[in-house]
Amino acid sequence: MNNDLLHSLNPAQREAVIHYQEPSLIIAGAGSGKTRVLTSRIAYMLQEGIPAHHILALTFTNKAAREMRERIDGMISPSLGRGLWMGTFHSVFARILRAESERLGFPATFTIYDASDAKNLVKLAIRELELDEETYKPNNIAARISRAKNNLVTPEAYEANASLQGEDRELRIPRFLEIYKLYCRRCRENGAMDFDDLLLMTNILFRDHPDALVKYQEQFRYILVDEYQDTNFAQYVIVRRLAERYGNVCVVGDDAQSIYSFRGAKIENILRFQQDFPKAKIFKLEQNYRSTQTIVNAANSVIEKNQRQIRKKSFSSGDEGEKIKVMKAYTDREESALIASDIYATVRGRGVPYSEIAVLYRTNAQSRALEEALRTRNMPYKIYGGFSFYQRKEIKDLLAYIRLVINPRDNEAFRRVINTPARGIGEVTVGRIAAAADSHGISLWEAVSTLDPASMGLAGAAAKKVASFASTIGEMSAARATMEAYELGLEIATRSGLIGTYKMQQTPESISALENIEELINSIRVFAEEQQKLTEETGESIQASVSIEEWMQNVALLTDMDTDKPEDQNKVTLMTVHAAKGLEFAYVYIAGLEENLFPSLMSMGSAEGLEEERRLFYVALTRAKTAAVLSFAESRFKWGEMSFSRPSRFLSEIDPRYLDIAFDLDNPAEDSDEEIEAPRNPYASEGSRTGTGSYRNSPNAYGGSYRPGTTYGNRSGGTDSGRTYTGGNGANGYRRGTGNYPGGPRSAEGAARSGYNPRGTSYDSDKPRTYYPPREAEPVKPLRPDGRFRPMGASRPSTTGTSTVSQPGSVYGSGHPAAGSSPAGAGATGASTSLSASGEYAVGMRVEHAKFGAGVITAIEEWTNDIKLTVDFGPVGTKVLLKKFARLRIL
DNA sequence: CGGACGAGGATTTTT
DNA sequence: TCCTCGTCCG
Repeated sequence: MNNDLLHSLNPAQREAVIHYQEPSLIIAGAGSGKTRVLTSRIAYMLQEGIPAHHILALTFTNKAAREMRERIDGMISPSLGRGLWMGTFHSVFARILRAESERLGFPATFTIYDASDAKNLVKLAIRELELDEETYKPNNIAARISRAKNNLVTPEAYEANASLQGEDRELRIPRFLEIYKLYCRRCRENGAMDFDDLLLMTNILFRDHPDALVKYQEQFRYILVDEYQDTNFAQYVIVRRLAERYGNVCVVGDDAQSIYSFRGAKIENILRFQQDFPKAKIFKLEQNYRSTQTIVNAANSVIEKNQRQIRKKSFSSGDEGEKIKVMKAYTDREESALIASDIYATVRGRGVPYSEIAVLYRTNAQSRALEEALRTRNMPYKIYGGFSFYQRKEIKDLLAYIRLVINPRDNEAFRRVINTPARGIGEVTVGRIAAAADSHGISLWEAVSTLDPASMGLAGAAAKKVASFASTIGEMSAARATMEAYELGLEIATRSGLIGTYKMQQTPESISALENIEELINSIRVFAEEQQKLTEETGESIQASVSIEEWMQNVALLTDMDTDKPEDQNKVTLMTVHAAKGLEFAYVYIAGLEENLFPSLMSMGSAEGLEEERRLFYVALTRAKTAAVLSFAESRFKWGEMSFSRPSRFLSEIDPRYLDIAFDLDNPAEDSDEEIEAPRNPYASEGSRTGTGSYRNSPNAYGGSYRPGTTYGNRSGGTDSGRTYTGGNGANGYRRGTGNYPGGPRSAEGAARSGYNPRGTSYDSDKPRTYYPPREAEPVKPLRPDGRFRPMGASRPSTTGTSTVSQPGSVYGSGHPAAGSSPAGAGATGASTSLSASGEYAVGMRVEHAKFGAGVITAIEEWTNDIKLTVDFGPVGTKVLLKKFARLRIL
């Protein structure tokens, strides 16, 4: 048995498995058998007699956790693995927090707020403080709060930190701290934690309750962390603290695949692991078992361009494989058509199952065109991400009811459902309830269930409706004790009126909503059955039934990645590159390889941002086992307008030896199979075309900071950056797609099911979806027609990269080993530009542009890392420019 | 109070 | 283009 385990491993892998008694850093290149090593190591430990309950394995997705568990179960006798703690950071620590909630002043039934709940609460806080939502943009504020929490900066720590507050003043959001405080207070009152709290509160628990820390240190004597390169500061500190006692921590990761800095992940965590654990053994897994040599070498040739990395030589001893095909299209729709045709050819010609094919893209918005193309060809597909099951209105509504029943303090849930479906309880009434609740210091629910209606100023119809609502919720809450989870869920869906309302409507949307509700309720039953089975197997406590609370806890941390439906077996997978991390497919298509899309415009302000995009591309490419196909479109619809772009620099960065390409990347339009040089967008010829590829000749053109006034390659005018071309001739100048598409496989399983499929939608071909006809591009609308200057909120020059959020005043104060050394602002998310930097321009100012000549600024708006200027150049037209690139001269 | 309608904003990536 | 928010009227 033991032998079997180690036998199938290569020497490097074997070493990494057997040294489980020492802190270990496993650098695992893409496809190097990382999961295999991790699971083998755990299985090996179990076989060596380490009790399962002493092992904690942390992953980033539920899916990864589940897969690892399955694999471990396949390696050893299942009884050995009983009691093993394996899950995502969030789910594991949510579980611990439930057990310890009282110490932190939260109910054990605390609600977990997702990103949109959090944003709503932020918005409420801003309104309550009577702040301007233009200045204090809920999204920015929420991002800043999230950042603070990820860096363990509580409101108190924030208050004690002068530099952070100085930053706020610079960002023109001086009252940020008040919002942060109020937000946290509301969370607490509501008995709720957001995603970031799960990590922050865990840290607070360990900081303030040494006995709790010791308890878990004793429990988790062996800690394994997957995807360590994507841990953020809060996660890092948790791991460190827990590992302090026994020092048996094993982290696995690949710095080349660090792609979550926007979420606070610190690539430094992995880069400095050796300093944190000086006794650590380092194992490098460099042999790629997944991909062909061509793919591995191509990926290496790109990632080499990055400065910051742990050097390692990833190699494949597999087949050389075929070259990477690059496809060019004129529009996004044509690109999708090409991909669909190519997939069809692959499936037909090589007998590849759909399930071995994935189409990856940078942004969710790109999925539409692809879906369309696949659907019209009757090709089965599933799509992950984007609009997930749990974000649908009907689901959020029903979940809010359940939340309220479980946790009556949850005011957000209360507000959401009190008048959903409409039952004639309006804003005024809710306002009165809120006022009464406030003055009594109780929750909204307590107010309606205990206070006298008249005392709240309610009378007549309103009072009656409120009373009826209150009694409904009350009854369901009481039913919790006696009713089975599934029954209760159904009861809630019914008595809330949600089912009835949708049933009455009989529209396609309402039918789909009903199906979704049904799906959700069914998932309670499924969950209950699974749990039942689990308890029977493990022989733990025999529970009569599974409570709806347990299900709810589980559901709050689920994403649509987390379930594979059986009917999704043989389908093409559509997902973002981020979502594809850790997966592999025989054939991988990467769509939208265009400048400003991949790499994303948002990332390009800084060298770090660009390097992260490059890692992202590396991740995308290394998902492929047999072959990869890359594509780009010269124009695509963005915000309902046609915009033009040139091929991604990543295409040129691939060593051309590995490419199968039928045209010149520097001049994609001039390729030979084009009979007629179609009339194109007039600007394209000066911007996209002459400028194309010039960055290759000017080493300093990117990677550094862009400063206005600096010579910047010969991309004069920065025409490629963020400008939406006006006018043009829309689609009519373009040769439409090639036209000869295969009819598409008839049967497949496309037509089988109808409607929405939670966690991974799959639409059927007969379901109509929007079709975008080619159309004339319209002139760009000025961003601010009124020309009003918008005060800057958050948006900092990411080139500076000095965020102080992570620095001082962490919950551990300066005494904690990690606090002082916390890496400074690798994150490019959130934060901001100071007004002074942007204040040089004003509406009405006359400016000169190198290419367009003289113009007048008609609008100024902040943009994530920059300032968006709308300039009227008179005869040349109105342009939208990014300040960073525009290099305007003030006249 | 609630539905209908129109204007304006939005898009990186997610546990 | 799509979605959300605000306004207006029944």
